[in-house]
Amino acid sequence: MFPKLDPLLHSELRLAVMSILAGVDEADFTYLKKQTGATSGNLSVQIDKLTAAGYITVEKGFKGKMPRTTCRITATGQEAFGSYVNALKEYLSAGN
Amino acid sequence: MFPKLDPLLHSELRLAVMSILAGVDEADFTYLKKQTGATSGNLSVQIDKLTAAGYITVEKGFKGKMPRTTCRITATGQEAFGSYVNALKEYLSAGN
DNA sequence: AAAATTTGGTTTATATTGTAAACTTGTTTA
DNA sequence: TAAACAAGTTTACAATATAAACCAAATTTT
Repeated sequence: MFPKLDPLLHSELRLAVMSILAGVDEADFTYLKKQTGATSGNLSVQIDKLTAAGYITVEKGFKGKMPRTTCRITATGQEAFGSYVNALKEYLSAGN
Repeated sequence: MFPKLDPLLHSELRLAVMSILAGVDEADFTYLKKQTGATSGNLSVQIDKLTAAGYITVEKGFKGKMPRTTCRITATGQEAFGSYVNALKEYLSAGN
């Protein structure tokens, strides 16, 4: 009745990051930071976890002379996000 | 852009419990346990937290000679659940 | 041209949470 | 009456989330 929720996605910040990345081609660290309102540290850690899971990829480069970290969602990530959304719906549709 | 998710509800088991209670008049411990598949210990702890938050009420009585714990959602709980659902939608509607 | 500030992060430490395992109290069954 | 079961609770531990401290390079200020 209640499907298991992917613990990697069932986290406020990681979910927000995935939600953003699911809708755009790519997004860099500072953009994600602004949109989510997260601290750098927290964001850094959560990006690592999503990367380790293969849900996103991270590319480090430079924009002019400043470092720049660009994130993209992977096909695996898109799929996991989709499944998570579907699973959640089971929880939210109480009594209807 | 991304609203804060009520941490009390953003928990797999507590969300399942609230989801059940939102749809019925009342439910007892063993019913909740069966429906969620949770262990007794975990369920007991999470029910305490929901109770402490005023999201549900617990009534202890007997069914014949066996103890019986009945749970109900409160108005506060209904409202919190509704807000949580709305907040989550902001996260899930990525890119659309 | 030093010194201070900002940018773009990472690492580390701590507080909070979730969960399982062990325990309790009483009941039914063999 | 001893063993097994029901309905929980308590406790202890492992995993998580988050903030705080830190770092290096670039930029701005004095």
